[in-house]
Amino acid sequence: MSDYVDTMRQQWASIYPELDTEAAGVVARITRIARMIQLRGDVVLAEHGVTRDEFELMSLLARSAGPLTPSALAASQITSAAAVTKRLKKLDDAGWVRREVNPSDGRGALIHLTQEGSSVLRPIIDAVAKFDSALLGELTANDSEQLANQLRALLTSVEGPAENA
Amino acid sequence: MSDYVDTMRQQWASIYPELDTEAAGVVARITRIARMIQLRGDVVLAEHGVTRDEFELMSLLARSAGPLTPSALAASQITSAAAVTKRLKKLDDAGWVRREVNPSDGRGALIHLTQEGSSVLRPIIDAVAKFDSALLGELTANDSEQLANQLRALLTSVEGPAENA
DNA sequence: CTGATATCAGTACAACTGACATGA
DNA sequence: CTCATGTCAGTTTTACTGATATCA
Repeated sequence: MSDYVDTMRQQWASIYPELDTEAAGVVARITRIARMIQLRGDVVLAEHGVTRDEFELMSLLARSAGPLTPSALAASQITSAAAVTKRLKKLDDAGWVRREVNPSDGRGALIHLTQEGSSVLRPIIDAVAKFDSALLGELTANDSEQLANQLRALLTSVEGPAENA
Repeated sequence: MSDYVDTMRQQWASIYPELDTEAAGVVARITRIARMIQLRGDVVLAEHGVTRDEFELMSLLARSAGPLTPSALAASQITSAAAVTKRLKKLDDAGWVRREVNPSDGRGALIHLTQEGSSVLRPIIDAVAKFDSALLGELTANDSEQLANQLRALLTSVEGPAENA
C-alpha cells in the first residue's frame, strides 16, 4: 500500500536518482497529515461555533492553573503579540475571556476564562478528543505509543524541551 | 525529557482526569511539528526567492512525467481551483511555467515548467532536501524508517491511498 | 442540455509592520 | 533613560464565493 508520499518519492527517483528523499518524505507526510487534520478539525470546531485559534487559546487558559499574560499566549501559539490582541478582543466581546490588570506589573494584562467561556469550551474539548481518537483509530495502541515517542523526539529537536506555560 | 505536548497532557490530567488525551497528544505533536517546519522552511525558501506554494507547485510539475492540468494541481495541493489560477498567473508572469491548451480537451489547460523554471527550481530542491535532512538529523536511520511507516499508515487512513498525479 | 474546466472580480479574513502609550 | 509589554491602525497577503465563458 503506497501513499501520496511514496508516489512522490518514486517520481523523484525516476527523474533525479541521486536525490535523497528519505527525510523529505517524513517531512512531507507530517505536513500533509497536519493539513488534513486541520481541514477536518476545522469542520468539527465550526459546528461548535469557534475557530481553531479561539479553541486553542481558550484551551490553553482552561488547562493552566491561573490566568496568563498575552505574551505567554503568543509564545505558546507561536504567533505575534498583535495577533493575540485581536483574538482576545473577539473573545472578550463574546464574554468568554476577561482581561485584568496584572497587580504586580501595571503594564501587563492577565487573561482568564469566564464561567461562560468555560461552559462553552467543555463540550468542544470532548468533541475534539473524540475526533482525534477517531482519526488515529486505525493505529493500534502500541503503534500510537511508538509514534508518540518518535514525534516527541522530533518536536523536542525542533523547538527544544518544554518551557512551561 | 518532556516536550510541549507532555506538559499539555499533564495539565489536562490535573484538571480533567477523565479526559483521554493520548490521541490528542499525537495530533498536537503532528500539527506543532508541522508549524515549526513551515516557519523554518519558509525562511529557506525565501532565501531562494520563492514561496512555499510556488515551490510545491513547481516541484509537482518537475517530478511529473509531463504537463499537468490545473485541476490536478489543485487536487494535489488540496486547495481550490481559483487559488491555483492565481498562483499560476504569478508563475507565468515570472516565466517559470507556461500554459498550453490541452489538444484533447479545448476547455482544459496544460501547465509545464519552462527551462528557466527548471533552472530556478533545481538548487532549491537540493536546499530543501538538505534542510529536511538536518531537521531529522537527530533521529537514527532506523527510527526514521519506523516513523515513516507509521506516518504512511496514518496518511493513508486520513486521505486514502495515493491517486497518482 | 447537462456537467466539468478554468478564470476572474469582488469579498472576507487573518496576520504582519510600525508606531505608540504605559510602566518596570 | 532604556527596555519590555500590550494595543492599535494601516497594509498586505491569501483564499474563498459566485459568476462567467468554454467545451465535452
